[in-house]
Amino acid sequence: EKQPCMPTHPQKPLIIKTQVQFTTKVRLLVKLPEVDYQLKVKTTFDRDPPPGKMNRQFFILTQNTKVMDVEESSNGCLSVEFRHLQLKEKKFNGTKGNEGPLTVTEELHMITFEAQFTLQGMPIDLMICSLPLVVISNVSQLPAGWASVMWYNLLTDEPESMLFFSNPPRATWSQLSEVLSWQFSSFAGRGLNKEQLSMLGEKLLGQQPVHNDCQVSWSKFCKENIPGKPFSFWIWQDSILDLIKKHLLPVWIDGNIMGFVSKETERALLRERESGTFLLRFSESHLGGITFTWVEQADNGEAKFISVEPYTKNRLSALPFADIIRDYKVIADGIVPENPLKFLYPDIPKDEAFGKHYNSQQSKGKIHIFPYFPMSLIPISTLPNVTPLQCSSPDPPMSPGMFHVLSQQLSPFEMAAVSSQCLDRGF
Amino acid sequence: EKQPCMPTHPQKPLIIKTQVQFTTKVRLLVKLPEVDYQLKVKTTFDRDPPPGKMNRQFFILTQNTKVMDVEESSNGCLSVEFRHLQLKEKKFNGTKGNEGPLTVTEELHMITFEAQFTLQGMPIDLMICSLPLVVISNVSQLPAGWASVMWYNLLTDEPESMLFFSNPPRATWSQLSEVLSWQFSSFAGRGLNKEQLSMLGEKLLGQQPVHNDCQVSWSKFCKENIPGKPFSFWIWQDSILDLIKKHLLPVWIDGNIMGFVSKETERALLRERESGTFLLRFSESHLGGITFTWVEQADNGEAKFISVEPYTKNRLSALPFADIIRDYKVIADGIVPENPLKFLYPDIPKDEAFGKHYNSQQSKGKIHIFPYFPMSLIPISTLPNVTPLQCSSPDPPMSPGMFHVLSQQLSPFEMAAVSSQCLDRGF
DNA sequence: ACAGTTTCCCGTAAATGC
DNA sequence: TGCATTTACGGGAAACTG
Repeated sequence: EKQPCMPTHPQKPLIIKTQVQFTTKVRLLVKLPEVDYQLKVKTTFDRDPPPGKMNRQFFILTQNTKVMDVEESSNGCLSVEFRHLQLKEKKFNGTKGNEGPLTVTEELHMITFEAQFTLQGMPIDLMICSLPLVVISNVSQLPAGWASVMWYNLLTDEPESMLFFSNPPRATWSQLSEVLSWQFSSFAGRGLNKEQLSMLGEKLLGQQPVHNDCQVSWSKFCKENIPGKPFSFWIWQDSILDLIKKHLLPVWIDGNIMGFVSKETERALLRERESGTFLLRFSESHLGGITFTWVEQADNGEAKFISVEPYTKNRLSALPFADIIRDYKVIADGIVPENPLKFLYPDIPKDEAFGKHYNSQQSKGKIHIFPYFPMSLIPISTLPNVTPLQCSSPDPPMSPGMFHVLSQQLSPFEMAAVSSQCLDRGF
Repeated sequence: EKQPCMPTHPQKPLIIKTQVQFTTKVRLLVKLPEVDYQLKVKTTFDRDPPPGKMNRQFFILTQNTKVMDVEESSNGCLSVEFRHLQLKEKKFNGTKGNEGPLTVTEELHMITFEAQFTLQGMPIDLMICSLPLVVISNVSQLPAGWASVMWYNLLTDEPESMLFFSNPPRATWSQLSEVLSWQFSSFAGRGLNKEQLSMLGEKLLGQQPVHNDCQVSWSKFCKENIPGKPFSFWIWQDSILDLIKKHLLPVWIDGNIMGFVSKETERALLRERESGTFLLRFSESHLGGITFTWVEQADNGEAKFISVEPYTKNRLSALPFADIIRDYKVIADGIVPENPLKFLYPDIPKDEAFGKHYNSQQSKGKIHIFPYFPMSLIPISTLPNVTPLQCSSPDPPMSPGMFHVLSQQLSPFEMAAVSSQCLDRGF
């Protein structure tokens, strides 16, 4: 019914947006014997900016010192949580010698925690820093920022410089495909299967055969546009993940969206299938679009493949995708409208695949809210006549594997879960 | 195509939202002979709070003094414009003795401008204040705030107390109907005609005959809910104005929306009309809804009146209203879908009335964005069988009059146009 | 508990900086 | 001038607060 602004920006740790509050937490892992006095922790942002390149620098606007307290949930160790922190940029009147083509989302920042105490008369300084953070000023920068966080954590074992992206290492396709699948599994409840990943690999690496040890550069992954398109590979796939999260979640989780499949493969798959067999594919030409393609076997043995103009989030918020599939009709002028979608590839009856996600609407329930006629929207294609394309060879689908979360093992000390919501850190 | 967040909150002067910048301007109407030195103006918010009741108080966060300058556009008089002003609430640790049931949108505030200069050795103080202002913290308070501004300016001749709404005067229906029409004329390009106003009058005053000198209380106008409804009269009509501004503007301006018409009158009008005659009516039960009702003359001489479930902004942003009228179909099960809308009351062929607002879409233009089928949405009602209602007696429509802007004459000195955008004031 | 009010913050648009 | 980045702020929802 209504779907204006769904919950966005879920757990994307290590990205902080200016003007938006964030939270951070430090835990003292070592138990200090005789600390009955107040242990004060100070939080500093960009305490030790990297030498050379002069990036943006931020500071914490709000109160940045607090006393540690015994943590209840855990086994009584000390911890402190800073809430409602906010960042503001330090303004330099001097030259902002921004050499190097680092974008703001490639800039790495850091939070430093400091504390002092006296042990047996000896003053001891504690200090620890967070994993590198990315600071953005608008959610439009979130995808790029998240790519940086992932690339860093994927490819760093030892603490790297804040200048990581001055010369970022390459990733192997093996590493990358795991991350890509993990993304979908983690944010949309279902990862990517071999076929989907292989399509993505070809898209990223070009026509060359895709091996696990193919190298992918940071630039190719996230900075360069896909040839002939006005967006990069990462932005493209992220727009799709977003579309899934907002409009396709249950259908995606059911595994009924093949999605990442080239037009060639699509045709090869549908070629020999019964008329009305269709599959769902993400648009490669526009951000965040999904279309369906069905096959019609003509009497002369030739197969026609027909795709509908991709649905974007605007369209899908007017009408849920499952309902579109249920109600879709083609009106070839004068002829009685008909729904050409019959079987989800390979041969699952449409209602069996999507039935449970149909919205009640029309033919069910509240038919008679007297005195009004109910109203619903029907997706149709009106057309005078159409031309088809052709085919190649088939290929079966496969179930996706489960992938484990990556980011956890990459930090020294205890894991730093940082986000606009929470940054958690242990000494 | 896309219609996510249209330009909202247009010129509603005298309402200031916290956290949002506003602008104010003062002009020195008197020409000072020998003022070649800097004439500094200071702006203060809530400088002299009313005694007694302890309301919220605000202050100007940003710089509040500025030097007057010769105005270019005007004939060289001095003026100064404060931009990027922002309000913050003064917090009192003491008791906020909020006696009296004044809501925040009934609280009146004021900006004071002060300047000093020396004329022939004599120090002279200038001071002037703005018209009363309403301070809100969220756009959701804008309609209520705007009602206050209008009520005040409608009913005040001499500078009234800031406590105006402690005991607000009544308005006559004559005054009120003029304001209501002015609203529509000013924000939606077309005012209200006699019939529309008379329906509104009945709604506001109950069944009693509506005369120009009927009295309407502030409470009835804006605070009490309409009997049986969870919203007040003002909120209801404002939701409709908003719907028009965002989704019905051209159709409204053309005068093809009767809109404010009771169900009884509606039926009386349609009773004797040809089958397929319809009119457009705003929902009285839900905020911001519009429906169409058409008549079907049965063979036995009985008229059926059928209304569609009201369209709200969510629906209308999926499909423009004119297209809904063009494409609307009823599918009474099994029967070939048909558009029951033929003539706009009294007898204007549908396409003649709405044709120029049809969206190109489907049957025109970009039919073949190969390789995709174009897609569009069709509004339909699916139903098994329906029951009609009945009728009373006819009543012709009438063209709306032009109404002049109210707010201009109400201030002493030069008009104070205040808004989140601009507050303009003369000494 | 609850209603009136404010704060939070995404997402689009506009403004700004370089 | 164009692109990168930030700011502005409407609108929905959550948080606050008496």
